[in-house]
Amino acid sequence: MQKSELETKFPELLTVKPKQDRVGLPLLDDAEQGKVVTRFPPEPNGYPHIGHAKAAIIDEEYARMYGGKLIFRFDDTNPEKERLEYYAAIKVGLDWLGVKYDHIKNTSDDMELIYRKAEEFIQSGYAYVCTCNKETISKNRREMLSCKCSFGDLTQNTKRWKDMLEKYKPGEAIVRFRGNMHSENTVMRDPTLLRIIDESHPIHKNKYRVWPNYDFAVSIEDSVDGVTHAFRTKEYELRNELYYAILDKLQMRKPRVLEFSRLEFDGMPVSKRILKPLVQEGKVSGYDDPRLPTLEAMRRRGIVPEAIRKFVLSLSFTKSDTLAPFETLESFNRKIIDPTSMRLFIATDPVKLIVKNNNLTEVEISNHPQKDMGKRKIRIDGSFYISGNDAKSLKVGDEVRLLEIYNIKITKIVPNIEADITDNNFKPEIPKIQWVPSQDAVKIEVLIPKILFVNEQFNENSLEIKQALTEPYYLELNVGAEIQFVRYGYCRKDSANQVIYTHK
RNA sequence: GCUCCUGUGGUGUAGUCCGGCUAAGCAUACUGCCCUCUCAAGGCAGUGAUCCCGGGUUCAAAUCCCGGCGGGAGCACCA
Repeated sequence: MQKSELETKFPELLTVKPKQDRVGLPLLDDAEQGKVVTRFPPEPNGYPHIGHAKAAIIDEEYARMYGGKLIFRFDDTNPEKERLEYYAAIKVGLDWLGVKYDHIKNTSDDMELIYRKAEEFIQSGYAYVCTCNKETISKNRREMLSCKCSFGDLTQNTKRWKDMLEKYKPGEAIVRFRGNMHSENTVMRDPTLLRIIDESHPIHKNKYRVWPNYDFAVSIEDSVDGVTHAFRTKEYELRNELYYAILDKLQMRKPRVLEFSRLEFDGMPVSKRILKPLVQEGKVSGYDDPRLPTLEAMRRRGIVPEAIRKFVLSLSFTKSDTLAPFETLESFNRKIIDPTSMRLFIATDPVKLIVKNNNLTEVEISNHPQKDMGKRKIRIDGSFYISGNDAKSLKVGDEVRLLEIYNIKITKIVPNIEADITDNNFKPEIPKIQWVPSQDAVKIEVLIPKILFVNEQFNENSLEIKQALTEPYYLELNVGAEIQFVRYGYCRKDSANQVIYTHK
């Protein structure tokens, strides 16, 4: 009412610029069409998972949105953790996701550059070589104390740097950023820039033994790679100050750094610390076990890349902590695979059903209710299997329809379920159940992935295996085919006698 | 403990920077109807949010200010 009063008296006060509904990710600051460069910088230290997918998709979407470029860069500066197979696995995962990058590189290929920058840092006095032991350093950082090394002069630092490259053993010396030991931000209390690692690098073997740490490598790489907008997860937020400080001292161009929340599903941890033991102890079958949030596992399970992309974008670009809803992913996936999933009948926990007066020998059924995916013929002899679940609810006298064939009336439940055909007319009101012909039934197992962890505890029942029978047509399908078992759910054919339950 | 981030229906988000158009849009979940020889997909409708709480500023606040509270993260020679 106050508003209406305003409208009549001072309409000019109410003219606001139009708010438009935004489509896709939020706009970026300082983003020029055609000039945006983003980067996806995984460390090749494990198999790619949903978290990688989120990062890569966001990186790519922004590059696309602004007609810019995406750089795919392996941040491989810790030979202790990296392995060749992980480089490959991550690349495979990215390709599967359909993320297209404009350039691929390894941070480790820029070691000469990184060394030059390190020397520049030392020469200009912005960094020093510290030979204190780990405990002292950590104690000093906590107590805001500088150590003796930080007062060392240029000659000392130059000499020590040389010794790091040649003599010192791992742990004996590190290059530290001259930050501020009194900073509220603990990251700034003279953080490590480079350290010695003697381990052989998967690509460069023993060529280098002084390796940059994350902050040093990333800031330099992002800058020289021409990255304009660098996205990383929230836990790096406190490192922004360091990132900018490094580039500042080096007088290098500064990208914009933005953070987003990590993506993890409830009860589906992504961390190597948790996953590795599961694989080693055989609690899961491998990194492609369908219960896992790895890309390989999702692929096996029947989740398609387009669904992951839609899902990730539906989460938007935010810093708020989210417990991602797996059911939303499933819903996107279902809509995508439904039009191409062939329909088949399945009987889980099968129970026999005899139709006494069967008069058919064969029936032809469409492979899909809407799309033309052809038809299949099924031989019939009056002996069927139906799913245990359906069997349980049957009583003598019940009338049900065996889908696509005829209506039957139950005449006997024990010892076997028996029935008579009543008629052939489709009756909307009676229950309709699927069946499998017993003479040609194909035995399969259905792997049903459930939540892996319940309250931080490994769920011993996280994988249910159901025995089932299906139609012979199953045998003609390729491994990898997505099937919708009518009235049961979507499954992906994983092998000749095994399917994985995708979702309902 | 210190520092930083975050808080919109069951869930995920839009809107928050630049206060009014919308007492809150979309998706998902749920319910019902239509379609359908599936409990799928598709169509339609509905349920569901005092926008964490308490103050303040203002004609007007989810949006601005102050103070609480809840949740998360960082405090490595890992990224």
